[in-house]
Amino acid sequence: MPELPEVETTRRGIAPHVVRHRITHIVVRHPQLRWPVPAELVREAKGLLVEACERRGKYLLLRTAKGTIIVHLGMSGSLRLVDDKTPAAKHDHVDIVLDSGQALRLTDPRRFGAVLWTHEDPLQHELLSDLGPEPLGMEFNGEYLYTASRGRTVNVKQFIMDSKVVVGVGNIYASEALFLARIHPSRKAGSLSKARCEALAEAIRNVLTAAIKQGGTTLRDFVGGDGKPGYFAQQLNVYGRTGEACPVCGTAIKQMKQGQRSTYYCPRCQR
DNA sequence: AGAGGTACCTGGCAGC
DNA sequence: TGCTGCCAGGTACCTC
Repeated sequence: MPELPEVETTRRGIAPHVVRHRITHIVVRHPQLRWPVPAELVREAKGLLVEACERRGKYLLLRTAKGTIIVHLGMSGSLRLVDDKTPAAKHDHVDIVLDSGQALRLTDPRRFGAVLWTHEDPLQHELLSDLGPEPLGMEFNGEYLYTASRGRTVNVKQFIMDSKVVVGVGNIYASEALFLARIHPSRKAGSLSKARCEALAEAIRNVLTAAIKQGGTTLRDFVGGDGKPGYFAQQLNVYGRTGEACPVCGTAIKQMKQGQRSTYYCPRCQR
C-alpha cells in the first residue's frame, strides 16, 4: 500500500472534490475485500452529505451526519476521482458516486483493502481504537519512543512498523528512517538509548514529511487522488537498493528478511 | 503481554 | 510461450 504519505496524498487530492458533496449512491462490484463491504453502507449512504475527509493512520474517514465511511487501501489499493461514466476496469471494486458527476473509485487488485461503515465515533471503531500516535503529531517524539520500547525484545524495524506503537510507518519508510537514524534494523527496540530514540523519532518524522511533500513514493501503480504519480521513489536511500553503494559511505546496501518482509540497510553506517 | 508465524489475494517477473 | 516459484506498499488473527 500506500504507506502514510500515499494515504495523506490521496486524502489531500480527493478532499476538495468530496467534502460538501452529496453521495448519490454507492456501486459495489466486488464486495469481497478484506471484509465484505457492508450492504448497510450501500443502503444508508444515499443522499448523505460528506462533511469531512480525514485520515487516522492509514485509514481514510469520510464523515457524514449519519455515519462514517472507513476506507483502507491495503497493499495495492488506490482511490481516484473519475467521471461517473468512466467504464470500470477489472479491479475497480467500489464507486462512491457524487452529485458532482464524479465518482470516488476504489481500485485494489489484491483486495486487502477495506470499505466499512460505522455509526459511532470512527476513532472508537475496533480497528482504530488501539492505534498508536500519529508520527507527525505532538505526542510522537523520542521520549515517547523511549518509554514505549523499554523491555521490548523485538527488533527495532518491526517495532516501528507496529501500528500500536506508531501509525503509518510501513515497510519502505521503516528501512529509510532507520538508515537516516543510523540504527541497525536488527537492534532490539529495548536497547535503544534515549538519544537514539530521539534520532529515530526525528528520522521518521522527516522521512514521512519529505515523502508527503513529494506526493508519496511511486512503486508499481500508485497514483494520488488527482492521478498524479509521487516522486519520492527517487529519494530512497536504501529501499530496493540491494548491492548499490550507500550514499553516505559507499558500502554495498544489504537486504534481509524480518518478519517475512524485506529490510534494506547499510551494514557500515547502521549500528 | 509479547513474539513469531500464517493468512488473505492478484499480478509481475525471473528462471527454466 | 508457458510453467513454477518468488516477490510485492498491510495487518488481523492464531499459537506459543
